[in-house]
Amino acid sequence: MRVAGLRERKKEQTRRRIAAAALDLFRDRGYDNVTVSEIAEAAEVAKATLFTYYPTKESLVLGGVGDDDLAGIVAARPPGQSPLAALRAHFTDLAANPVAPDDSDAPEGSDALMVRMRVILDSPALSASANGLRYRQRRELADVLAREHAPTEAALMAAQITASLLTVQETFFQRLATGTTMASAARALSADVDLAFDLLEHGLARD
Amino acid sequence: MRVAGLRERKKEQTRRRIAAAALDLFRDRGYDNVTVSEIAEAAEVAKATLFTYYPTKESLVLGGVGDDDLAGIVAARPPGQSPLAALRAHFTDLAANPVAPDDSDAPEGSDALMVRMRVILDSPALSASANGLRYRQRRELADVLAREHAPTEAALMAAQITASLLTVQETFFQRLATGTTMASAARALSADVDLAFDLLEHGLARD
DNA sequence: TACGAACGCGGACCCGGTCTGATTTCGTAC
DNA sequence: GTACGAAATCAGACCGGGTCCGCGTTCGTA
Repeated sequence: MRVAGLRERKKEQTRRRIAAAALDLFRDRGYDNVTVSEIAEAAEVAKATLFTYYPTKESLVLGGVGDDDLAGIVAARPPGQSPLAALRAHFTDLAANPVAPDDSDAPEGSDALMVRMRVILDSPALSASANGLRYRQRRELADVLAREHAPTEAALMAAQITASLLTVQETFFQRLATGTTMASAARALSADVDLAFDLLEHGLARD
Repeated sequence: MRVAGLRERKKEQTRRRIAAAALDLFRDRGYDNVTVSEIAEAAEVAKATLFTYYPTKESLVLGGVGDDDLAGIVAARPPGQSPLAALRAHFTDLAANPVAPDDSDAPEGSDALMVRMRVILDSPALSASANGLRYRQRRELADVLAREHAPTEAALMAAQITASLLTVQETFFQRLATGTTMASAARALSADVDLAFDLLEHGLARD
């Protein structure tokens, strides 16, 4: 039968209670001025329990950032299409639709997203490690690209691509965090994606 | 008349003792399996003293990585030269000469450098945070590029450039770590610098 | 209804990093 | 050469993130 399972419902509930408590505290006092123990206390769970739901403090706010499977997209592209074209198509699509990656995780209204962005951008440490999250992604992409390019070239391509996408995402975050409406931020996002891929394809010199 | 100063000689000595102890332990047991207290003990200093010489455990092995002042190079370039050309010139020069940034820090023979590379590449956490070190650099470069480009474009350019340089450096490290001789690694480095800037200038599509 | 598995618990523990206040060691002025 | 101030070092307490462990509790199921 397995409609939902009380057990799993409770887990989901706890997970959200933790995320909500964390976000509240972060918003009010800043990421660095909140301890994990406080979050656990506010969410009414033990610290150890918190860490069974979220592997690190960072993941409480960064959860799901940088989860696109670039390597997969490139590997699965239709024959004849260039890697760059495949990625462009993917992200153009993504930019056209509302923010997908968050549905699995957002307990509150869409302005919870905005709070998260603000928290991230407010803490340099957090921004930097959002950056670091892309590291694995980059390596995977480089591996796939190495199937059709020299290794060093593949590594360079992967680096440029992931760096560009990260920047586009950051720019989008910044717009959201500074209060731009979602609709207009989304429009700007499409333009940014185009710009990013144009630069990637044709180089910085041309203009 | 202040030839060297006993005090400063001792400091330098201590600093090297710490670095050497750390490197030894890292080489033998891996970065993650060595405790800061152990390093301090091996170097015969108090933990607190260690931290007056090196701000973090990471800095013991990453010290001086990513210290090039990209923004400064671009800002100080001769009039009429493009930012990319200025950077290319700088790094072409750098690649032509022996490894400069290490002279201030290398206690042992040049194979200490090799050990460091191996330690870094052996620990994913370290590699990732070497990555993160570039973060500030990127922002600074973006700021100076924004003086002649639209902000988003400047951010994208800076991202691509720093990512490429990081990759070149990583590739160089990898060659050193895998035993390539310094001379031949240096030659490959020059080629990589050229390749990186060619891709940056003309794009990934062209080939 | 009873039992095993999953879940959650508090609390001890580890590690990186900071702080404190006392103690030593050097440079220098007399 | 002695005495004094500054710099370096020290041991150890402390903090926060994160792991581990042994014990209870709660749910699913037979």
